[in-house]
Amino acid sequence: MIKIGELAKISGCSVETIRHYEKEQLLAAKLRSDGNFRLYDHADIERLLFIKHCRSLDLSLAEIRQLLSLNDSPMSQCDDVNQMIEQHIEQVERRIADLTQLNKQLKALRLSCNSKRTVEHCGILKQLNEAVSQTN
Amino acid sequence: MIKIGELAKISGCSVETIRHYEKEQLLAAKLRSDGNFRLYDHADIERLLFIKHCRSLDLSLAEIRQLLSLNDSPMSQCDDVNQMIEQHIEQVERRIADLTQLNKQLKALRLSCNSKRTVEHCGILKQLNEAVSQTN
DNA sequence: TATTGACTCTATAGTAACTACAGAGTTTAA
DNA sequence: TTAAACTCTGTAGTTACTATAGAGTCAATA
Repeated sequence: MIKIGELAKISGCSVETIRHYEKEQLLAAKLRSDGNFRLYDHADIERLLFIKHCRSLDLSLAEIRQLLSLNDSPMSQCDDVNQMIEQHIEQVERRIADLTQLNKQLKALRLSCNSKRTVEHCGILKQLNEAVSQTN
Repeated sequence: MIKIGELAKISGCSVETIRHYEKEQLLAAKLRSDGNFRLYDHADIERLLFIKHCRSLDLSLAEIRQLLSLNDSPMSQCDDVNQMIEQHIEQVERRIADLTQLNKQLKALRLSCNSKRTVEHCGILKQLNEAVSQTN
């Protein structure tokens, strides 16, 4: 059994993050030491690494909680997992499209200012202001 | 002079958002009515639309505050604006790259589960667990 | 004129996923 | 034994809002 500091080292999560996951019901220490320190075993390490991997895929804690509970009750349907991933993919793709559009606009903006001038004549600010007038 | 509700309608921002911007020092009503209602003029409308446009470019409120103060003091250097936009572009591009990578992983994950099975044999969960073991 | 409804005010709490304390207790090594 | 390092709980801060509560203001209607 290891204490929270060692789990943090092994997993690469911070101690605070681990405690946060406990509060969020993702990972609970089943045992405490005499001095009330959390004690973890190998299964806990795996569970935390699972969580970390899911987080690296940008899954929310709520989604991960769902995955973990599915994992814990093996009779549930695989479809549920599939559907969740599917939704997540859509969400990510929407975000990519948005950012790509954004990137274009920012680059156009950058072109409109050739430095060495005072803000008075700054093309970027001018453009931002003009966009405003048009919107209005 | 118009009240906050009308400004909200004109700008497409919510009343709460406008009050939030005031709290964040982006947009202050220079006048109040007898009954202590905020009063706005045309310059305020323009300023709010400017803010909104910047937000649509994903600039943070801190960045917008900076832009507005540059706009308010026309002797400052255009370079500052340029540099900020430059940094923002980099940030957006980094985020796009991350998400693209993420998208690949999610799609690979999706392929590993063919539904109609119980979670026990779900390829997605299996993969997530295996990834854990490898990381460890 | 009284009152209803729509509007506005301030202040506070909630969102997501942490991070960063404070103040206390525990363990370990010198 | 005492100091350093670790852990505990609980609370507040981060971002950009959103959503209340409880009170006050204003315009139109009965």
